[in-house]
Amino acid sequence: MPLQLYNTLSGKKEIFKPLLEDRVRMYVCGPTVYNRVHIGNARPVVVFDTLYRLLKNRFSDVVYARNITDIDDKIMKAARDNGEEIGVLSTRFAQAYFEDMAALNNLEPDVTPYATEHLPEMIAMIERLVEKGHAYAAEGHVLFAVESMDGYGKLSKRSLDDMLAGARVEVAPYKKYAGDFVLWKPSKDDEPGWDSPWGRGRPGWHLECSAMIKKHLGDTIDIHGGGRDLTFPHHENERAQSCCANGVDFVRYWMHNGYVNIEGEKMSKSLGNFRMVNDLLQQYPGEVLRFALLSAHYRSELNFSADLLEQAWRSLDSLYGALREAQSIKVDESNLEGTAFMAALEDDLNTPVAIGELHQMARELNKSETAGKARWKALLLAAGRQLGVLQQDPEAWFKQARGAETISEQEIEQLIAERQQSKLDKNYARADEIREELKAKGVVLEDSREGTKWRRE
RNA sequence: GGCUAGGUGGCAGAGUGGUCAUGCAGCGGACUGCAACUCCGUGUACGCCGGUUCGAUUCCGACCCUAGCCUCCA
Repeated sequence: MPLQLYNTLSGKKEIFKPLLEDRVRMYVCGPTVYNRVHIGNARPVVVFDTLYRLLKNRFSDVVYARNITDIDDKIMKAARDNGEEIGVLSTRFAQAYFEDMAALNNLEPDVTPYATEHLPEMIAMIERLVEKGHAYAAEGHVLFAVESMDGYGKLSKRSLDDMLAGARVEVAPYKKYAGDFVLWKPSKDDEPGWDSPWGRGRPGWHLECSAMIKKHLGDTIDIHGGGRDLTFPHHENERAQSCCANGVDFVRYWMHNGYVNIEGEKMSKSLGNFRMVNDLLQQYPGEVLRFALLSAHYRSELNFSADLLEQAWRSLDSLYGALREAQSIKVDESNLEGTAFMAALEDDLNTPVAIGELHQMARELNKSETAGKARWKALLLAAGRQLGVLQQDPEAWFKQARGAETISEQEIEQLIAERQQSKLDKNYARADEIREELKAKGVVLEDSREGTKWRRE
């Protein structure tokens, strides 16, 4: 099956074919590191991590880059509010970001470029744009002249007229045209800045991605991803800068994920309705958060709720349950080629259908005899790896604490031993009492031929 | 105001011109000392109104509603 991806630029699914055979270059917009990230920030990371896993499976040379924006007015403000050095603050939150993303089972990208380490490249790109007549300097700023580019607005599917008709923002006096955007802006003495041909200043937001993509991945890349809200202005402007500076096609497949909503509304820092990944991790395993994020198609909105997380947790329990029953079965590497599971992922990363297939595999695993079990277990594990889930030891999965732990593993084992003896003595009243006692403490017992298993719930 | 996406059963969430999504929850059954796990079976659905069609949740048109973007944003 060929891999198909929905391209925001064309507005339809297309068969994915890299620019060069067997070689894929992918870039995803990373965070601005001025506070902890929320679950909405985590969605593109999980989505494109899943795509990265799929690409690595099919192509031998894949390079995935995800940046860290470590210079920005919001960072400057946060540092000022804290009375802290900008570099100290951004390093701290970058580190926190790496930890949160690792907790969600995301692989590390191949390249993690930092904006502040690419000032020469950004300045060079601005110079190139000025030379070619796509940018102009005015009052210490350098602006991109959007009218100089044919097809500006094509990615976000809007015309300059439409945008300006509905504009809600005052136009800065130094702009020649209301839609022009900043490539470089001057810094005051107490603000961070770099020397440039236009005086001491700092780069506009969109520039870093253009410059870092060019340096690390080349003039034309295969995939550029991010949240839907980045389509305009960020990606439209990146595209304008790169196409005009480099004179070649910039991105072959643009991909954008939908929002994470809270009670039907977009989760955002300005609405104050966000859920921090780190806070959620105190209550739920990272794998549950990841599974919940993958339970909707990446282009749809995802309504985030306690109920969604509970359902994700139960689903994982059921899948891990099948693996636990098959724990003694030895398996080899399995090839997922040609399975319905792969077909789902190859169809524009249809993870909800892929998860459905996971359940089918688990059912087959539960039902089959020993010979068949090895095959289904191998498939289920391979499919789980593809999605970044189901790689833990099943026993450990069921014994992990869920919320506040009220009884230790040792105490549980002791009571199970006592109950075993009661059963042998035909003292079923005491056996049931122990079952109830443990249940009250969130521990469920499961008797089987191999003895009594337990899990927390 | 301009532009863009959507509206599927109790909940989550795919998909399709005509028998099945799937999961959670519910109900019935098998298994069990009792349970749990597992397995089998099962109900409720496609915003509204027209049109095309032998047949529309699916295609077309109008309407209603929701969300998002319009230079902070994943």
